[in-house]
Amino acid sequence: MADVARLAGVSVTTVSHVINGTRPASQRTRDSVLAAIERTGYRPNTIARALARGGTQSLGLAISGLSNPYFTDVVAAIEAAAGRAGHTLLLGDTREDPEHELRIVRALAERQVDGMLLAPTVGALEHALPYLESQGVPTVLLDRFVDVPLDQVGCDNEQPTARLVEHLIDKGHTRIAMAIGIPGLSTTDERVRGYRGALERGGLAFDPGLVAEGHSQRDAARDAMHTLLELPDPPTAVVSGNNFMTIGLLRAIAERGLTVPDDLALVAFDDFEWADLFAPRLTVIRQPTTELGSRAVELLLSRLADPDRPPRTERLEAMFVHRNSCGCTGPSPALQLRAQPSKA
Amino acid sequence: MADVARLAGVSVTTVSHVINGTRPASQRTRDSVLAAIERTGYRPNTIARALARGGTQSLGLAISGLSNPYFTDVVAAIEAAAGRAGHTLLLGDTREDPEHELRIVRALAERQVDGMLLAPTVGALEHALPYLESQGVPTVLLDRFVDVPLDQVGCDNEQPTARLVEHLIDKGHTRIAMAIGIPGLSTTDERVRGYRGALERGGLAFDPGLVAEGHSQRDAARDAMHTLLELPDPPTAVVSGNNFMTIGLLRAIAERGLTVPDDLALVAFDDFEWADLFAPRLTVIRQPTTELGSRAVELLLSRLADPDRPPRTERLEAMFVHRNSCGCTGPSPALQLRAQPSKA
DNA sequence: CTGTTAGCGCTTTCAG
DNA sequence: CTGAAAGCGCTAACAG
Repeated sequence: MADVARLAGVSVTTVSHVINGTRPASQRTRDSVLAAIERTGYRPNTIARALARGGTQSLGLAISGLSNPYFTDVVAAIEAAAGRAGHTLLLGDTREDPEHELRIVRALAERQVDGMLLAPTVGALEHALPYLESQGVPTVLLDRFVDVPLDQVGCDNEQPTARLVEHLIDKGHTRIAMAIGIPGLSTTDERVRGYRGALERGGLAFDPGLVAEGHSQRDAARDAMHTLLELPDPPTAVVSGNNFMTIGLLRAIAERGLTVPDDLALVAFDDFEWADLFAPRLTVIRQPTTELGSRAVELLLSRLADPDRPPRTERLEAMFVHRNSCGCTGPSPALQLRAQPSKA
Repeated sequence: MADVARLAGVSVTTVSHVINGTRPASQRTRDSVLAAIERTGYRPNTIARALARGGTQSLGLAISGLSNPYFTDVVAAIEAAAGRAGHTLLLGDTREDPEHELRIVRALAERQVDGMLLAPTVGALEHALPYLESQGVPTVLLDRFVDVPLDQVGCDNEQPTARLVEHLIDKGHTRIAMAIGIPGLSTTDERVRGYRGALERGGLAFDPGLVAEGHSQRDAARDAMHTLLELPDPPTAVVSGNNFMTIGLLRAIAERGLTVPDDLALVAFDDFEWADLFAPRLTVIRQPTTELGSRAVELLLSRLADPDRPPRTERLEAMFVHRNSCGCTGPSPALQLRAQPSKA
């Protein structure tokens, strides 16, 4: 920058100002500065600027399972929204482990992110959250809700899950199992509540023996499903608590030579981009991933703009996507697909 | 930090040194500094440290299609490898557009990343690459190869694609179509070369009419497949150039009421985590995504350690995964799945 | 074993 | 309309 100033025959102050357009300068000086920048190949040092200004124009994102297609979409949306607002993303994976989450969150905070987007783990209340609070880092929670006065955005879980279960009840099922996620996560708890509520309203008793502890993971769900299928009176239908577990359940079912939906109906939380190419096509709840990501960023930006506004909690609506794994013979793939023409 | 020093009754120098363990200090001072840090809730300012040290301990990653499951795995691997080495990731999406790629790369460079990981777009040679070169940013290229003296790591494309095609030829197919990706990308070109080579060796003429320009995209592939299927003499087999296009091809096929592999055989580049749950189970080439990501990071770290070592180009091997969409009746899902027991 | 001090590259008062 | 100079929070000679 000193080079530029020298070459343009002005002070660094002026260079700074023309770069940032932060105060008027004569046409001539502006031109010569710009020219000098060009000639020197000058690249502004964001790090130094951040130090001087006390703001980095970057946001931290701490999330679990970067390879979860659900979160992938969310991350993409966040990256886009952040980019639009001139912010960069710093990324960390919590590994769904409170200790590691704290490490990640701390690393991001020490890199002076202006704000933090966090999909809190079960232990966040004891680790990451107190840290963020003590450090005064503007934070918005994502996907999972926690009982703290912070901005939060996630999807509705209870009602959509109930909807899934009700559909199975309507079709005459009475032994309906559920693969549940990590206990303690609001998403898990709410989905379980939706499941139990629907059973109750349908006049069916809740049977703990029909709950498969899938821990949101593929292989755990698969193992649990095997156990369920070995029951003397196995379930005739199963609802999956998330996409990973859906894979596990399908595996277990296939491994026993059973077929969905003939031998067992299956409905699931989380859509796949190719859920309609599976055999059978999956009936699922689709979460508004893109909206979730962009709303989270909007919330964070608005908090940065106004640190004192009261925290907001937003609940996004999920969508029931009716296909065939529930046992219904829906529209043929061809018809359904034609109904949503390509963008190209 | 001044606070800490005051509270501990030492100089900031000492504080700095005990934090970084960069020079010996007496047990007593060390303890009191640590205690002071604890009491003040002091959080080191990485930004300031970076400015003083001239290094940020962060790496830039510019890649296209963050939501592409293939890249997702790569990103996850990179994040892990970078984290292990104490680096954070700054993330940007090139959108497969050279202009945007330059913007992203510039943003990352201005944030003083220590090095850059880049999956170059077709226009990188005219935009991003010259910029990186002029700014002297240590860079490793990822996934796609470009003819420049930089570290590069990607997969073998030609031979695996040929393998796919040969398999179809072995099964008696003579009208074999291919959905190809973005022209100009080394991955696309190499896969096309593999396709043509295999045809030739199999005594089949290359027919440009059987090439579907899928541009690596789902919907373009779908449209192109429809066109192909309307041919008077349509293909009896198709090879997909990447995962997105596979989805598009399958859609088009389903939309015409055709079945894989009975009406049409399909083999594809890129595996899916649930490719064996599709109907039919997909015969694919699986790329070593995790290895790709970690090798890329290793290359970059080694370049940072030794800026003058000659550039290296590494080619990773891909794997032929034989399932049923090619028309073979492989092992039953149950058998195959049991053969690879869960980690749990 | 510890402290003083001069920067890192930029922004931003405060004075012209 | 423009400059001088004081920091932002930390590191690393250099000196003791």
